[in-house]
Amino acid sequence: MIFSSKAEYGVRLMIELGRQSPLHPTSLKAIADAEGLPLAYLEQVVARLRKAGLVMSARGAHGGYWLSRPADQIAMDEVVQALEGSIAPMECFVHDHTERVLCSHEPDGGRGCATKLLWTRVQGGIIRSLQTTTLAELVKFSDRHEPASPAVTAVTAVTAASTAPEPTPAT
Amino acid sequence: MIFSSKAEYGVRLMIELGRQSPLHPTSLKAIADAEGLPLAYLEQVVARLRKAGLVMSARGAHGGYWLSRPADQIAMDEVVQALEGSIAPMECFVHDHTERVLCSHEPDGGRGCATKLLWTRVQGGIIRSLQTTTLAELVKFSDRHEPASPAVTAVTAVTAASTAPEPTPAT
DNA sequence: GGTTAAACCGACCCTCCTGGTAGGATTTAG
DNA sequence: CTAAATCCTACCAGGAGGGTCGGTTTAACC
Repeated sequence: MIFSSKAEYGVRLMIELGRQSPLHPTSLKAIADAEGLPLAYLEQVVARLRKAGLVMSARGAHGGYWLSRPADQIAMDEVVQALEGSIAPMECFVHDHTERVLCSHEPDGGRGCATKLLWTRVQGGIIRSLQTTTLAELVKFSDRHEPASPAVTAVTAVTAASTAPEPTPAT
Repeated sequence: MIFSSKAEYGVRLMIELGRQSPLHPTSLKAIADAEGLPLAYLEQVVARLRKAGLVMSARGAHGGYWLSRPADQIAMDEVVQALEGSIAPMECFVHDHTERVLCSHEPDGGRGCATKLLWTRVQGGIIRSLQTTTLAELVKFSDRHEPASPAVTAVTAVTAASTAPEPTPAT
């Protein structure tokens, strides 16, 4: 498989956040329930998104997560990269400095192996397709196909934007 | 990682066959030695290529393998597909009929999940980049950069990846 | 202030796949 | 007949993927 379940879960999580109002945080529990995903595992996933600056969080009661930017300004290559660590078609692509066994005949000389040409093109194809897809597109798509989403509405409505942690919707 | 070492080894094997005259078979041993790969493992790899009809073989002494078609008529998506089994960005793409846990919320209803839209695009990007690369290209590329090949200057070696029609985004 | 809901953190575990080996059986040129 | 090769099946070790658990901190509400 090309991408791990972290990518799947993380993208779903981002979509779910994109469906919510950015004015109040959404708890992981709500997302886990809505998507049928294990909460404890989602914590790990969302941690990557947070470290990448894609989501922000508020701790404590009525805390949760929200997108740090409007969904139409989030390209999916950023998201997937954050979740997967790197978008590398082959082992030797991960770090330029740590050439591994697979590229055994590469470091010994300046020439690049022919396979690298191939993997470079593939990587380009992947990244381009991710770059040209925004989170907003996916959110819109999921809206069109969602029969109904009663999922997350209950928990959050209380304090609304009173002390909401400033999602900074500038622009 | 996106592709396994089977893909790397198999592509190298195909390139090596492409460099040889198709008139006489090339033994796996020769390829294993040339590329520094374990022979026993290459057997498994080449078996996939043979079953896919990409290479043909002759048993017995002086046996070996050769391309079943000219290298310029072999697109790399066929090769990679044969080696990897399928080019699927996510679990649920492998077989349409065996939807797995990851797509838990998909089978229940006609709607497709939004992530599937994303993975479909990614898959398209990958396959397109593979389809537009022929084995002959890689053979030619490896010829230009092979120090062992006579009468070719090594001057252009490093930047030659720029001959790829695909831009190579930084990671 | 206490309770409760949440993020946060790190260690742990288990299964499956990958990469690779071992040992043979079969074919065929010389 | 023998050597060189393909072919085939089983096996194995390690690591990563997917997931759990327990606990600590933070903050809102009563």
